[in-house]
Amino acid sequence: MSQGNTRVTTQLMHAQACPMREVLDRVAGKWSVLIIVAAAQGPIRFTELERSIEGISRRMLTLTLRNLERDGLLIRTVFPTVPPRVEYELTAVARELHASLLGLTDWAERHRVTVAESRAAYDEAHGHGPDAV
Amino acid sequence: MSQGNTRVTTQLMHAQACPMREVLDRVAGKWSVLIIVAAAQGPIRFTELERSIEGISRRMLTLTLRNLERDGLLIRTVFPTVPPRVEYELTAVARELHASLLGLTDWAERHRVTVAESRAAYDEAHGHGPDAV
DNA sequence: CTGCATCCTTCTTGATACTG
DNA sequence: CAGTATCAAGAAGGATGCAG
Repeated sequence: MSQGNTRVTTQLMHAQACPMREVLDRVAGKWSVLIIVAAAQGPIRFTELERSIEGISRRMLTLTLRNLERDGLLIRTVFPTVPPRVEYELTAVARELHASLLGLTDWAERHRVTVAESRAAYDEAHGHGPDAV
Repeated sequence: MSQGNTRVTTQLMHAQACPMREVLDRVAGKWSVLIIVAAAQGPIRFTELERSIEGISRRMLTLTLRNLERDGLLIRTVFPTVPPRVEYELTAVARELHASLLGLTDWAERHRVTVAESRAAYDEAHGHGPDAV
């Protein structure tokens, strides 16, 4: 039977899938990764983040920032000036994460067109509008 | 670093953030990435996926599979046997993605403990719960 | 400037049951 | 086995207003 290696590959799967869940659970929302990318060039202020990340609401920025800080990915520094000034900076761990993320942006740039065409072809083959039926 | 380079870093940010959005939009849900990992070792059947991915519902498996196929990340092969047999296989593009993903699982394994401790420390510093004690 | 609290809407997901 | 359809629940996210 060809099922002999099923058990082996299943274990391989879990070995990769479980740490992957960790990453996903931690960086799940739409914003976490974007914030990490935005903060990768150096310390950045709250308002700068708000402007950099198109479409984020103040609420989500705050929440996501807190989560990242809590996970030890971001360092929050408050300057006791007036008006208040707060800077966010990636930790060493987060910078490593960012380095890995670079591989993904790389992939995206290489295949952006490919994927878009695939999507179009698929829609073509299955009828332009799913709602046209 | 004065404010003079703010414009430059902002552009760097967008250069990375936008392709990143592509990735995120495509692989957003909890399941897409897990499926890619599960299919990385070779063609895999519907039911095998269902068993491999702890907690996924049949519905979400189907939906996510369709999206991945639509994006040209998965190839769906139907064997006209009875009972039906369908296999899913990663495309070349998806295998490249999986390679990049490996960098993330790597990061997760290296820092799993670090992050967990950070989380605990944070909770400690901010009181276990707003109303807990 | 930075950030929290509240309310409300939308999207995602899960449970379940049925079909080829 | 592989998939579809429907319904309901919950989480994620957005808008707004107020505060240190």
